[in-house]
Parts: sequence; structure tokens; C-alpha cells
Amino acid sequence: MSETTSAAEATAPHRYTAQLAARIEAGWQDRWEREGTFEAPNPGGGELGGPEDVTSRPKKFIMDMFPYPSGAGLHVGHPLGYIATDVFGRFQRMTGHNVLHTLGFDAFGLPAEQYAVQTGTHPRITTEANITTMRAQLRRLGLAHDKRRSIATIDPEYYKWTQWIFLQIFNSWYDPEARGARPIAELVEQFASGARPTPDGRPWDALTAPERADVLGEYRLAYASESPVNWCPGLGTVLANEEVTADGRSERGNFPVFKSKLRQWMMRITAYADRLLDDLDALDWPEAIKLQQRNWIGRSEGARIDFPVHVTGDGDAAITVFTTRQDTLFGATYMVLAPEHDLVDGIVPDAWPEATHPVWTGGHATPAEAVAAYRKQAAAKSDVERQAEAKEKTGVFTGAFAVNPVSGELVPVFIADYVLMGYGTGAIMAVPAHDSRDFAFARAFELPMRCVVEPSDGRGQDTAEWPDAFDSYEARIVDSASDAISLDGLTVPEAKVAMTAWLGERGIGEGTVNYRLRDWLFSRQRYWGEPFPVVYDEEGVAHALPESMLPVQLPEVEDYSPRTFDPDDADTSPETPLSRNEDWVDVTLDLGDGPKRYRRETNTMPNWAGSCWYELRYLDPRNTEELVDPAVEAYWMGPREGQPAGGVDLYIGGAEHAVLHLLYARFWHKVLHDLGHVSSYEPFHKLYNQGMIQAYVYRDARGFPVPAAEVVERDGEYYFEGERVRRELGKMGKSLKNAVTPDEICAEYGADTLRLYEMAMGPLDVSRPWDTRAVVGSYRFLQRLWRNVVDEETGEVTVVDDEPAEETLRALHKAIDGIRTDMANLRFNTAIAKATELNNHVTKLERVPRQVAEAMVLLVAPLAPHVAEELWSRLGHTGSLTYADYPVADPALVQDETVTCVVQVKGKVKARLEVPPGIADAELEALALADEAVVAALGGAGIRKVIVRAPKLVNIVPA
RNA sequence: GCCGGGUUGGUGGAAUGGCAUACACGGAUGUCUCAAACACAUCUGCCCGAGAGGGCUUGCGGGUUCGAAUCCCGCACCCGGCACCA
Repeated sequence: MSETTSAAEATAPHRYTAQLAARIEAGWQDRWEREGTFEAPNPGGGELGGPEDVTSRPKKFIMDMFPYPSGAGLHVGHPLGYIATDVFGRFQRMTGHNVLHTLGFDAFGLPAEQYAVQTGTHPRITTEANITTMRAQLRRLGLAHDKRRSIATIDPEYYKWTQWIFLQIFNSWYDPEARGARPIAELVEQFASGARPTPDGRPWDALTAPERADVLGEYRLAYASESPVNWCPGLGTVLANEEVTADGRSERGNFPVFKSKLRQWMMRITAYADRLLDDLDALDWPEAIKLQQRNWIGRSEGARIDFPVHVTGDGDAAITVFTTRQDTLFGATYMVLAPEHDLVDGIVPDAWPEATHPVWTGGHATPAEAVAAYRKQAAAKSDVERQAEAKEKTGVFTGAFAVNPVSGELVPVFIADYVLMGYGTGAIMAVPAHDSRDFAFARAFELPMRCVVEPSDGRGQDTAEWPDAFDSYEARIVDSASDAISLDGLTVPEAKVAMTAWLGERGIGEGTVNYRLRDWLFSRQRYWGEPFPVVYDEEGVAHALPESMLPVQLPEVEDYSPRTFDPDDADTSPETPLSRNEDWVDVTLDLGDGPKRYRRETNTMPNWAGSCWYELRYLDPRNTEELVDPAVEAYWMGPREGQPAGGVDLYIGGAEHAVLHLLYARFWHKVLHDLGHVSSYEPFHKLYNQGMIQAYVYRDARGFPVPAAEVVERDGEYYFEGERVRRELGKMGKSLKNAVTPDEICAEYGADTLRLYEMAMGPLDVSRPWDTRAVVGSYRFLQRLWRNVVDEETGEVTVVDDEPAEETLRALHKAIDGIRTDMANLRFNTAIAKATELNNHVTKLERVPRQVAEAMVLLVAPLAPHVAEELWSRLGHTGSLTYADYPVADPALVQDETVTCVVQVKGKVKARLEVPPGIADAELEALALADEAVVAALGGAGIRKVIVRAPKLVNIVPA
């Protein structure tokens, strides 16, 4: 490669150099592939079956989060998790496990589609090329994957089953009594037999097909509905709530998002809210992620309460509110409906009631005008604007009054956009004294307040004096008594119970649980995704295609892009790429009642679909009859001791998927479980979030990134082409000009060095900056390891058959003990530190005993597998060490012969003693008190107390 | 605003109630070399001191304890999530 290397090779032709590493690595990668070393057998026969002595071992199913095969190629941050799972998997193989580890590709997605739009190249072509490139890049890292099990979501034989699962979900309903999904056919039977009445009471047979479809649509777990969705004109597609950022923009592309009413496919994930919440307890996940899921699901306990209201035309109706503060019902002095609430039109009177406060009317002549104007204004606002104006409360009086059911008072009904149609019932009772939002609204509209919870912070009960609402669960209820009920003197929780019971008795309310979670918007107006296995008949009724017609393959189209619009133009609606191919859309099919004309669904599934179940397909990737063989699923994922829900043993990936992917995948898994397809009821037992590898970004005076590789450091300042540049920490990537690729590092040091360095940088779950300069440390470690076994000049193996010295033996066993524990707990950085210490110790020996060398090679094998295999084979072993037994420490040798005992006086170290580990407290105390330095430190003072923690510590407290 | 996580040498980090700074990078000096690189060896938290030695040190302030980076309370700053969720 360069002159320096050839010079090095001349003096030490058998030194562990990048060139030698490259030869070793390529050689072992070929051999592993040839011998199928990492193929994990399934139990039973079948194509992926294997010997029973392997399938009878305890299993470990280890997974990485699915990568998207980006055209940009990998940088060194990408493989961090893959290396970690690989190290862990290799360790598990060496401790007697049947390890399933592979990697597939989440290959549908926007970048390939956008590239296709620009170039006209079919996304399949670019995606497959990217997969090939990425596979080559990953192969170079020596990952121990079972390649037979790798899949890509774009393979028709894979997405056939994605579509099949969609049909399972479509053809199911959630039975709240059974707490689970059941086939829709059972529900149809209930309707047909009359066991369950139809909504309007007519017999099932009397309903038209579209009517029946509508009824069932209310139950199906996958349903099409006309509901407010997140419409993103800039992308030309709708988005799930989870894909919209807090400031109302698209996570991808950062375009404005608008609420728009469109007919779209939804997944009834809300039916599973309680199970998704409860089952988190069974999982070994980081608390932070569990918390994020809990918050996203957002369970809150409260009550529904009916407020009677006069409806124009046909008499009285009720506004149902959801509240968590039923205890403050006496304090409800007005009500608010979401602007788009169905009841609004019905309650608006023709004219303003007499003496209506001018602030309430918004200056409009009639309530109807005011409502119309406010609705228009609210609808035109993007989410971004709404967020920005959140502090300023807006709204308008509807002209109607409702009755507070406990006090009998008339309360005005407003509409305001601070009440959201999508949460609770879309209506609230406002208790301005005890809710800060209601307080702000009441102040703006000069509405009355009533204090019903006694302030415990010293403020009085005169709300006019208050700067803000008083909100506490510790305080007591006041001023809340009527002929019917009195809450006075109760604490908040007591009052809730009492009020809920009272409401229930009167039939005007009931205790309920409400969730923040909304149903999952499941359709996208894109080309590069799974087509829905759904067609519509001439009456517009959706029909599921039979399994025999799967997969529904993507058609060829002229133009891959959805129609996009001015990003700020809310007044637009989606147009899908698939709809342009009329030949594909219009089909004649026989769905059981003779050939008929149908129109295909032209939306595609969102990117999440393929990643919702891929763990299952890894188990049985070539099964053409079933999603997965139940016996195979039970073996790899079934519930067992310590894993009541079953699932993958270790799932490593980034924390950015805390809600989206992990929630969706859990939901699908539960549906499949309910329908009897899988025995586990959670997909991922243990989840671990790896940190991000960050990188320094250097920016010039204009703020543009400059190539990080060409920046030089002088006296703590940074310069690029002589100009001073600013350094900051950021992500690694092409656009920031700071990407370092695994290929570069492999070329300069070898894959084993890269693996070792990435694992040594710090704890796996913490983000940290990449430092190319520091990689050489890991390289030196491997060079020393090599030199401990092989003569750099002759290439001879230099180990001797001598029994190691006791000191060496103790160092070895201490290292084995520590490394085993660290490996099992994913603490690879400290495992490497311990291996380094041992290696450095051995380096100082005149001759290296074979016993020590072999143990050391096995110890580092999971981390640096190629060089370990090479040394293992040079040490005379013929087979791969993949399934060799990981060294086990001899407990007798784990402890040093003597330990250093520190003697403290008043907590400060004054002396050190070398003592045997088994020394008795009394003896150690005597030794410590006799020590010269201790006597001197005490200076003749008396002793009040002596704390002895044999054998490590004595602390003397002088009088 | 609410919730969660964090703050240890020049740098990445180790130590989760008992010797703070393991291991590595960087830096200094030396060996080898015509020289450089590689490799190897020694030193390297900060301050005072020629030295022996002494003092200080885990974001800041308090507390518990014989003993605190570690446990508790308060504060500052950084990172992440959520955000009119009734």
C-alpha cells in the first residue's frame, strides 16, 4: 500500500498489520460462509432443521433493528449495534446456546421513491443495489449472521405475508369481554342470529351490503374511515400522529401538516391500549422507553358526565364530557366544545340571548355567524400556528346554555380550539378555578369562577385575586353541597369516588378510563410500499382478497410520485401514484359469487408495516404455507421462565423508535397472538438502546461545514485551509462532511480493530464522539495479542507448554471471571479493559504458556473473531472456535494471594497492608493499630471506634 | 411548562457506600533508526515545592454516614421525550 508498510514488513514480515488482518479476515469470512458456521437450526425437520444436540440447547434469539438500505452507504456509527449483538451472540454460542442472529432490510421507503421520481429508475433497482452494497460492507465486519434467514420487506414472498396479516386484522374485531381479537365471522354470526342487535334494530338480513359493511367497519381492527387526518401537502401524503412533530410538521422533510377530513385506512390500536400498557410490566426494557410508551398511551381515569342542553328543533339532548376532576363539578361554570363537534349546529339558537356579554360574541350579529366564522378561522390554522398561539385562548359563545347536573345552574356553552375533537368526547366542563387552561379562557372571556378546592398555599378563596388556577390533589373540597350531595371536607380522591358513585346512581355519568392514544392511520399516498389486498365493488364496499390472490404485486407505473402541492396549501387533497394505472386498478375477479368488476385500493401501507412482524419471519423465512411454523415460533419466541410474554431475547436499536415501531409491532403481535398464530404475546422481551456515535462538525465563518478530515488542530484552535473554524458535536453524515466509513477503518487497521474500538469506546447505551486517532489503541492491543503467540520475524508460534506462574494464573482467572460477567451484561468496554490488562501482563512474560494464550484467544474471540480464529488455528486447532467453550474461572484463582488493605484514620488513607484475603477482623484490626504510620497519624490520641471490613479496609476513628 | 437521563483528568471513559481517575487516546522523555514511521519502555488529575513532601479534587450548595463520585434535599447547566390530552 505504502512504503512505510513494506519497510515494516521487511523488519517484521509476520507482524499483525492491516494487510495481514485483511488476508485473515477475508479468509475466515469465506470459510464461515462455506461451512455455514452461523446457521442456526430450527427444531424438527424442515429446510432449516438441524441436529437435535444443537436444537436441544437453550436458545438465544438476538436481533438488531432493521436497517433501511440507504444509498449513501454506511458510516462507522451504523454498525455499532450490529457489532454489539454480534459480540453478544458469539459469546452465547461459546456458552452453549443455539443462537439465531440475522439481519434483513426494511426496504420500502421514501428515499428510493424520491430517487425514482428524479431519475425514472425503478425503486426496486436502486433498493436492491443498495442492499447489495450494504451486505458487502457488513460482510467485511465479520458479523455472524445466519444468511439463510435474511429477508427484505420488498420481496413479494415477504410482503405476501404482510398483506396476509393485514387481512387477519381486517377480518377481526376486538371483543372487550374476551379482551382480545376474534374473527369478524363470529360477529357477523351474532348479528345474523340476533344475539347482537344491529345499531338501528333492523334484522341483519334487512341491511344492504353497504350498510352491513358500515356496521362491521365500526368493529374491524383495520377499517376505512372518514376522519380528521394529518395531511401534508408538501409530501403529498397523509401521516400518522407519531410521524408529526410537536410543532406540527412532518418528521420527514419538515413540511407543515394540516388536519383534513379524508377517507383513510386506520388500525384500531386503541382497542389494545390497556394491554399495550399493562404488558409493559412483563418486559425487560429501559424504564425511559416504557415511560415514553406509557405517556404516549396516556391512560387517565376519570368520568363521563352528561350535561343537559336545549337543542333547537327537537327538544333536549346532552353534552357528554370527559373529566378527570369530577370532584370539581360544582366549580364547572361554563362548557367548551371542540369547534368541529357534531352537536354544535344543533344547539346554536337564532339570536344571542339577552344581555350577552359583547366579548363572547366576537362581534358577530348572530350565534350562527359567530360559530361559522370561528370554525373557518380555526380550520385555516395549521398545527404550527395553533401551537404558536397556544397561550392565547380563542373561542366564541354558541348562544346555548347547558345545565350543571349537580348544582342545577345554567352554564354557557362555548366553542374553542383549546378543546380537541380527538381526545375524550371533544367536550369539556370548564372549572376555571382549578384548571390553568380554563382559567386563562375564563379571564379572557370574563367568565365566572368558583373555588371548590380549598387552597393550601395560603391564597384566599377569592378567585379574583388569583394569578393562576389552584390545582392540587392534597387539598379538601369546599363549597360543594346541594340538596342531592355534599362533598365538603372530603379530600380530592375521596370526592372523586363519591361523585362518581352519585353520577352512576342518577344515570348521568360513570367512571371511565380515557386514553391519549389514537387509532393508527395506516394508508399512505405513495408508490414504494405494500399494496393493500383490498378491492371495492360497484357499491363501494371493501372486499378482502382471498389468501390465494396474495401477494398483490406493485404494478409498473409511469410516474412514481404522489401529486405534491404547495406545502402551505391546506386546501388540497391526495392523489396516489397507483391510481394512475387504470389497467391495474380496474379488475374483474371472482370472489366467490362469480366474476365481477372491482377497483383496487390505490393507497399503500406505511413504512412501518414491514417492520411490524419481521422477527417472526426470521424464524421461518421460506415457509410458503404459513407465516411461521407454530412449533418453530414456540421454540425461538415462546413464553418461558422469566419471559412470561415470550419474545426476542435481545433487541438492540436506537431510542428513536421508542414509540413508533415498537408500539406498532407490539400491537400486531398481540393480534396474531389472539388469533392463535403465535404463542408469545410480546415480540421483544429485552430491549436495549445503543447510544449514537457522534462526530465533530467544523464550521467556517459562514456557518457551513468544512471537511472534518482536513481540519488541523493548533493550540486548542481548529483550522481549515488556514482559516479558523468552529468545532461542535453533531451527528455523523455526508451533509456535515464528517462521515468516517467502516471501509476506511478496515483498510487502515482491519475489521477486528474497528469492532474492538467501537466496543471499547464506552458503555453501549451512551452516545459519544468518534475519534479516529484513538482507533490505534485497539490496533495495538491486537498487535500485542498476536505477538504473544506468533514471532513477528519468523511467523513461528512461540507459546510454551510450561505451567504458568501463579501470578499469571491469578491474573488470567481474574480476567476470565470479570470478562464473563461483563460479556453477559453487555459491558463490552470494561470487558476489553480487563482483557487489555491481562494482555499487557502477558506481554511482559519471557515466554507465554500455551494455556494462557489459548484462554486469552477464546476470551477475545467474540470481540475480534477473525484474529482469534487465526491464532486458534495456528495454535493447532483444526475447527472454528465459534462453538468452543468460553473459559471458566477457577474460583480459587480469582482472588489474589494477598490483598491490599487500606487503613484510614478519620476516613483518610494513612497506611496500606498486604494481607491474606481470608484474614479475620480481629487480626486485621490488631495489624492496623500496630502499623507505624497509623500510630503516627493517631499521635497518641485515644480510639473511639474501629470499623473493620476485612480484608480491604480498616477505618479508625480517634477520640 | 411537565416527564426522563446526564455533568468524573487535556479527551473517551472506570469505580453504584470502602485506595477516585482502571483501560485507552493525546502529551512528555527515552530505546531502536542515517532519519522518520512503526514498535517498545518510563512518566503524565490539579496546585505549592529544587526536593523530600504537603494540600486540593468527581457541576454548585447543604445533609445522612466512621466513610459519599455513589444515598437524600436544594440549585445551575446540558441532552432526550411530550406539550391546550380535560
